[in-house]
Amino acid sequence: MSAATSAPLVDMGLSIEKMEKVAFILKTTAHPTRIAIVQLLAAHDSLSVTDISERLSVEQSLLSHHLAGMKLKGILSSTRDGKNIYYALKMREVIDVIQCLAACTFL
Amino acid sequence: MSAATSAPLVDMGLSIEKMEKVAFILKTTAHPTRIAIVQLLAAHDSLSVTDISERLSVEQSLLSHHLAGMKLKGILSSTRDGKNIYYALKMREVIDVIQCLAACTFL
DNA sequence: CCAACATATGAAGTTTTATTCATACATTTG
DNA sequence: CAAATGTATGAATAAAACTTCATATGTTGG
Repeated sequence: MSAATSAPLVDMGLSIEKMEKVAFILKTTAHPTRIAIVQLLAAHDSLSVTDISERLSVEQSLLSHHLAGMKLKGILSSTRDGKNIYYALKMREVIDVIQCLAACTFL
Repeated sequence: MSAATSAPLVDMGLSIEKMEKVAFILKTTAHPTRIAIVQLLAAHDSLSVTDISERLSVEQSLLSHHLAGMKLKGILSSTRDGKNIYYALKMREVIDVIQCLAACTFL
């Protein structure tokens, strides 16, 4: 969380602060499992941890860590309903980000 | 480079392979300095290492490492002209990716 | 209340990335 | 060709991120 955190580099559209925020979100998304989570929640409104875990065949604890991180960074939200906790996509912009790159034919 | 690299998780638009590629590009972009580089090259066609180094006030060697990585991953291209090496944005899609997130008012 | 289920958390270990520093390589100029 | 300039590279370290595992917490049904 510190780097070019002190230089001019102005003159572009984005401020240093904004670049750091963008980098932060990108980093939070930059992982196959997390991209899969976004894809899943882009199509489902909300899913329980078990749902996601089964669909992606990712172990519960690991998934929880991913979900917690994404929630912490504002990408997801969660609500409990009985024993289950349902996660939903809060920052829907990340869908576009992924779509944008996914559309690259050369990938 | 290995994770959910072996599960079903199909049914979404993106294949596992594609998700990994997208994650790969996102990871390569997810850094304030590299975002600044993209911004700069989005507005300039091509710039020498010294140009970039001065504008972003990032030390030469460190910058070189960033540039090399981005080039390796196909985001940038470079050509030598005399003493200088000019870098340019090859994968222009990353501009949109950044713009997309940068547009988020809540960031 | 207890057992069972769903999810979270935290520590430890491992792997990746970032940064620095010293130095090497390439090109031009005098 | 030597010196100067511009850039790359590699080793070493530091810092993050990822994964696993053991265990804790919350919730419901009996």
